[in-house]
Amino acid sequence: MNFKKEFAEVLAELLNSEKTAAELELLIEKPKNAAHGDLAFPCFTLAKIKRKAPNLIAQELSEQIKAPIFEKVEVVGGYINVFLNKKLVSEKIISQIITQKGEFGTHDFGQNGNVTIDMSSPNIAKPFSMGHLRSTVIGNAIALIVEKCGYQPIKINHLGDWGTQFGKLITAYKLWGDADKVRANPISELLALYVKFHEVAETNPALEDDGRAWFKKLEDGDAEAVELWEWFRDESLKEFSRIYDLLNVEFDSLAGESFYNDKMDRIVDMLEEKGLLVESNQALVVELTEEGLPPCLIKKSDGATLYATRDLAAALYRKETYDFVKSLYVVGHEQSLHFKQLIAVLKKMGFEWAGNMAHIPFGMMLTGGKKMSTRKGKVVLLEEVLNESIEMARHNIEEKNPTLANKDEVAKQVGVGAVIFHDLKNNRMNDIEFSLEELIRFEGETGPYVQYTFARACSILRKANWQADAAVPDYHTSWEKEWKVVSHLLEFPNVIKRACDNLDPSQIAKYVIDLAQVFNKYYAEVRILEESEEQTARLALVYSVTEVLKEGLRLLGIAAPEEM
RNA sequence: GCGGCUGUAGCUCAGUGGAUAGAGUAUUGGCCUCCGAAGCCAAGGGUCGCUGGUUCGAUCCCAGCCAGCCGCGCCA
Repeated sequence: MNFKKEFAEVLAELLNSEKTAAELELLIEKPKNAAHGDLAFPCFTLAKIKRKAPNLIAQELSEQIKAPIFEKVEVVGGYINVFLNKKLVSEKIISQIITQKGEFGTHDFGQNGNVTIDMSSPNIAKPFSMGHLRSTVIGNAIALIVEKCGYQPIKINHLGDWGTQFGKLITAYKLWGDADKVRANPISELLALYVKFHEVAETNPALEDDGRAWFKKLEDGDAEAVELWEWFRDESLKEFSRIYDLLNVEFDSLAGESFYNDKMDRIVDMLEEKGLLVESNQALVVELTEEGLPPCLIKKSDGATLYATRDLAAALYRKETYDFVKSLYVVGHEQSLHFKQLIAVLKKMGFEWAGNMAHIPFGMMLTGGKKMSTRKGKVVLLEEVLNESIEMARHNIEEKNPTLANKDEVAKQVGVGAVIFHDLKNNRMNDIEFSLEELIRFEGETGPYVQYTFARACSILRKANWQADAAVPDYHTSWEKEWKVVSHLLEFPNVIKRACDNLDPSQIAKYVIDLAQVFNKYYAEVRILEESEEQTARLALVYSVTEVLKEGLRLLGIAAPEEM
């Protein structure tokens, strides 16, 4: 149901061969001001070709436009504004939603291609901070959106479970650690050790060397190092899974950095064979001067591997294992250079598929205008924030709906929904200043506002005993009041496509807010449960809104409780 | 220094070359005898960072400046 296309085809016919329907379709726009109509065609570009004033062209064309789908055609200052036949279009779209339900807005252009999504990737032995929330929820939403468009998402939690930081941690543990304390309170105890390491290293740089040495031992399979590492990893995973449960995020793979420990030699050998490896200050690098990039470090002077080495191995492994059509990395924008280098090195190796890899960057979570730093212990724990938000939701429920049956479950859905929505609603690239007050706001452009709108609509359907399989109702009057809601419903499939093309969940978040807003205005204006000849049709509209809101929220990874 | 991102209402942000630049929030004032007030209505609030360029038309594209943040070899 693409009215833009239909309009373009009508115009193309009238214009003979001056412009194709496809060209015209790109020119057609949706007026910002609804009073101007549902679709508009600016005639300015035709003025040159036809050597005529735009408003004259508009006038001439408009008189010839005739199609049952258009209710009215107007000319205003060089624009042809068309108004869709509200009754006809409403009937079509609502019956489509009633039939398709959650499938409404689904696309198949992904053709089942695998899309790997590198996301979340918290560091083992460190607390799950607010900083890691972004990658987790953006990645999860992107997975849901590409799936909706016919791709096969593969969510990979590229756990930060390898690297020099573990050497540092082992050093700190050996110096100051207490096994009982760590057992009792693993993450906070390990974090304290990590912070202390960096404090002491400030004045005693030799400690850094000890850290690097312990990591080298770990990579070489030293029994003591490996035992400690495994212990730290297990404890961390236990904590993380609690948070993923809260967020309702699951992974298809937990292959973290350590997983590639035995797969890096191969990539280093390949680089060697292709003559790309160069020695530089005792380290091994790939020069990227032709690409205008600084060299990519492959091996440290002590022979140990680096982030880039592991990511190269991971990229190759993912291509061989999943044969992806796209490989996405949902990682903060401060790592842009790393991914440029990664892709450049793979291309240099002759892997054309590196062109299908993309870094999906996002802005930072800041405190006091600065990046949060784990090293200095300045972190805000995600779990605490989530619990705070759930607590607030719970408080609101007690106040507004004390008889609600499953308060705990709903409080969790609303509290977590607020946090996720807050993270997804704006352009990814914006930095976010951490503010607990902002995060647990439930009014205005927030997740709970959308959830509330959904719950209210559900309440109407319950009271009316509406059945989704009821016969398609008659539409009597002209549906002027309903039209804004209907025209928003119409947009849903386009919004999903755009969100997928741009890998941008905020498109859906904004859409769902807009739909909730127009519905709430309608709700305030029209008493749906009042007896009227339109009642069945109006209920069908309410039902359509609930289906689209629910599906929109689902695509963001947010639950839609029917009561709250 | 080089590269990237950001700059729109007091604050947080939409705005994918088109008509009078929009929301939320905050402030002020309205709306629950009637479908859920986590809601709705109304008011005030703007040199779209600056300067050029491309275009019939620029907040949007291009260039140059300015400001903030991020990154640029042995962390990830």
